[in-house]
Amino acid sequence: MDTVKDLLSASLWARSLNPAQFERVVAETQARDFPSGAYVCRKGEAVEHWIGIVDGLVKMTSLSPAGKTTTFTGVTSGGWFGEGSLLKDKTRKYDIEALRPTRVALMPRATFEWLLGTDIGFNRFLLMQLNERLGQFISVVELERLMEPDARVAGSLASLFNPVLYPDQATDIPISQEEIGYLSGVSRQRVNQALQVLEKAGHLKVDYGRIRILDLEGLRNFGR
DNA sequence: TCATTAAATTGTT
DNA sequence: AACAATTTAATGA
Repeated sequence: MDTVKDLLSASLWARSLNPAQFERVVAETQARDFPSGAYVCRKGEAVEHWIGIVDGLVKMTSLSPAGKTTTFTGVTSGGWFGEGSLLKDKTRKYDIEALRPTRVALMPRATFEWLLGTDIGFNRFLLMQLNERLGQFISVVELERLMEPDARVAGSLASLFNPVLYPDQATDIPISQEEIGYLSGVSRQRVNQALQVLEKAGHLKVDYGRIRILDLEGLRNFGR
């Protein structure tokens, strides 16, 4: 995907809009590019946009007062985030950092609230997305408390390819093993071992700085 | 287009 | 955490 229009075309909620509504959203939503390593937004900032990933990969992180960083989840192409802060807190609760060059779409609060107030399809989409996220986080807790490292890595990768949250995601993501470690809460060395196991099992292919998914269901169910 | 070099990533201990 | 090996991207001939 290259443009905001591409992202909207791939987004389920935008398909139920009539042409005039669609054009209004396109006109009011702006694209912005971030280099790898840049912060798309910071914790504590006022939330003025709902944000979609046109192309790229970001992670949600939080920095503790003691200076430790933890990664909650990654968001890939086709995904939208920030509706929680937009609806509730009005300030960003997490840092969002680009893991590689990333183009985002910024939908102003006013546009978001207009859709929320007028379009049933949009509301249905938000319900579905919130529900899917809840399932994702429940899965994270389960993986973290019950599963051994191979399964945690498998589960974390599978969540990056969630077809409901990230409809445009290809079978292929450029991501280093170090970042997979942050996402799954496992050391880089252990990620390396896990990836070799998963590759032998035929669930994925390991390339330099890149993971290709061969069997998403296999990954999702690994270790269960 | 090819060779060189620096930087990033990987595999292993 | 440290190390060597490998791959990529950038640079310039």
